Formats: sequence, structure tokens, C-alpha cells
Amino acid sequence: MPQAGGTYHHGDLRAACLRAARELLEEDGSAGLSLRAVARRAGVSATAPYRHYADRDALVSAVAAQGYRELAEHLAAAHPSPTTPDELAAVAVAYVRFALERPALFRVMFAEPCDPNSEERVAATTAISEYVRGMVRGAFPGADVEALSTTVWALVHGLAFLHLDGKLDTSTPDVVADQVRTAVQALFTAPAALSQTRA
Amino acid sequence: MPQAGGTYHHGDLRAACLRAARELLEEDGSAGLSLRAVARRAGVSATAPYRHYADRDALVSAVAAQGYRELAEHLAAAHPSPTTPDELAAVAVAYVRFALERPALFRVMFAEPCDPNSEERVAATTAISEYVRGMVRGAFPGADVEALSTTVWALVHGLAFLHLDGKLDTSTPDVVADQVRTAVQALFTAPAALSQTRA
DNA sequence: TTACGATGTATGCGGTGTTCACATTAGGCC
DNA sequence: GGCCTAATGTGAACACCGCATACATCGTAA
Repeated sequence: MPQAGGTYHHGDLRAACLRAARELLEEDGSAGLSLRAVARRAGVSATAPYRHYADRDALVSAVAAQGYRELAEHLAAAHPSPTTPDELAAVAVAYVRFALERPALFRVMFAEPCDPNSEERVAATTAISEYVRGMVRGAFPGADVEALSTTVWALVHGLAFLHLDGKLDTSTPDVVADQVRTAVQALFTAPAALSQTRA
Repeated sequence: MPQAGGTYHHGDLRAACLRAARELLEEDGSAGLSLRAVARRAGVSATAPYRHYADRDALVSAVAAQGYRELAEHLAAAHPSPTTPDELAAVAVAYVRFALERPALFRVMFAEPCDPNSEERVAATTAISEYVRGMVRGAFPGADVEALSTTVWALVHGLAFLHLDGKLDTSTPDVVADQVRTAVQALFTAPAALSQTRA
């Protein structure tokens, strides 16, 4: 009986599991995210979480979905509807910062194929996708929104992952931010260098 | 004694483990990549691999390093030294195709921080980094090589990951290739749309 | 009040990574 | 050739994991 002074029924074990999972993720990385550890932290038997999550993947999916929602908020906080390159760059910096501040969570979010089962997860990702689309629509009125959205998201997502994997310099947040801003700027200056070649 | 007709000593267990790990990765994904399974497949006791790899992570790092080398070959095969946007796009397509054809391997390669311990792994990644730099140098003689290399790599890497995570349409290889080409093209046409706004 | 459905527990199975003491063998040295 | 040592492989054991199954407890609604 893991519950010393508590009641038999937990009250809101579902939320408690999610919270415990997030804590474990921050403390020990994704390796420490085990159902048993979650149960221990929630002060509950090892199999209790199965009443609320079908299996480990279901819990992980829930964590990921929450991560998506927080990422969306984080981006919106950087700028609700950016329209200039500078504003767009600020959002890009926020994206990468989010990844670097919650590396394990970010990895969980993009670790495995988005199983179509978890509609919670799908909904959360399409929300982000829509946000990017709107951003591009505002910043590039004349462009192919679909194509450019993919480009922008991919660029920023790639920056986040390369930083996360230590493939780029992450010594200080400022260095990272500069790199991101420069990369986004390059989206607008690269052709100049090219035309220089062709002219 | 797992060895029925064989000798006590395996001969080249280190290489055999690597091969087995690669096979398991392709068959069952990264979930199936267990040290014990590797040992079973190599026809050896569960603890034998520890003579050649300090722990599971060491084996995984070796697999990743091999993956980096293969990726470098794959890119070079697409084009040894691209200088035009079209050639650059072809290499980008090859990068994404590599990821989609060996999803589990690609994930292992970029799953966890590149531990500075494994110099084998670091060497392999810097090789890729150098290849990208050279590519940018050739294609954009006037540009900031460092910044633009980061941009290009991030863009292509992000495309690979978003495809891998099912965030983009991956129905057919042609669709994917078109998307990648379009995204790379966007690197050159985006500012046009922008200047349209500003003019 | 009582019966039932929801929630949590206890137990057990097969799998995993890792350690440790031990067995076997290849290859250098006399 | 014969021996010794270091390298290599084995086996048993520990703690942990996900998960299934049977059982205990409790809120609640009839």
C-alpha cells in the first residue's frame, strides 16, 4: 500500500501521472520515463496508471500532446502574428529556445511517428502547422503559402534539432539566437549571392 | 553454449554485433535493438558483446557512426560537388530519401546528444558538416559560408525529420522529392515575394 | 441499503541492461 | 614443442521494465 496517509482512490491520477512523467523527463531524460517510476512518484501501485493510459505509448503521446500545446503558446507569446522578417526571426528563436530548454520533452514530441490513433496529438500538431501557415501568409503575401510554410518550419525545426544534437554551437543562448536569426536572414539574402554568381 | 558447430571464440564478434544491430534496427525498429537480441543473433552469450562495447550506448554510437559514413557516401553519390541550385536540390533529395529509407537508423543517428566520448561519431558528423560547407562554397561563392551552411543543413535536416514524423505528405517518393525541391527552390524565391510586399 | 462500475492492488511472466566469477582459447616466450 | 598470460566467451544473478490477470476497495445511483 503505497498510500500511507492518503485515501484508496487517488482523486486525479490521470493528471498526476502526466505531471510525474514531465518531472521524470526533466530530471532523468526520456530514459527515466518509465510507467513504474511514474506510478511510484504518484504514490500508487505499478499497474494503477493502466486505468488511465492503455500502455506506455499512450502516456508518452499525452506528454507529447501537452508539449505541442505549450510550444504553440510559447510561439504565440514570442509574437501572436508576425509579419516582418524580424518578427518571424523572433518566433524562430523562440522555437529553438523551447527545444533547448526542454530537450527531453522536445525529443518525445518528435521521436516517433505521430500515430493516427492519438487524435489529441494530431490536433495539437495541426495547430502548430496552422500557426506557421498563418505566419507565412502574413509575411509573404505573394508566395506559395503551402511550400513556403514547409520551408520555414523545416528550417527552424532543423535548427532546433541540430542544436539539440550538439551539431552547432550552443555555448550561450545569445549565440544560439544569433545563429537562428542569421539562418532566417539567409532565407532572404541567399539569392542575392546566387544572382551575383549568375550575373 | 549457443555455438553448436562453431568455435568458442567467434572471430570477429565486434563486427558481427554491428551487423546484427543493423539488421534488428531494420526489422523491428529501435525498440528491437537490444544487446541481448544482438548477442542471440550473433550466436553468442548475452554478455559476450560487453567485451567489445562498454554498454548499450557504445554499440548504438557505433551504429550511428556507421550511419553517418553511409549518409556521406549517399550524398556524394547524388553529386560529389554540387554547384548549381539543381544539383544542390538533388543532394537534398538524397538526404531526405536516406532518412525515409532507413528511418530507424536515421533516428538513432540523431536521437541523443553526440557524446564527446565517441570520437568515431564526432569525426563522422564533422565529415558531413564539411561536405555541406563545401557544397555551399561552390554554390554561393559570395555568401557567408558558415551561416549559409547552417541554413542549408538545417533546412534539409528539418525536411527529413518532418517527413519522418509524418508531419508532411510521404505518400510516394516522387511527392517527397518534389516537396524537397520546392523547399530548396524557396530558398531562392522567397525574397522575391517579400520584396513584392515592400515595393 | 445495496449492487455495480470505476479505480487501485498484488502477483506473476517474460524481457532487459549490467556485473561478477569462471571457462576457454589464441598467441607470445622459453 | 610446451607453458603462461591476456583476450575472449559463458553462466548465474540482480534490479528494473512493460504488461496481463485476478482481486480489493470505494463512490454512487437505484
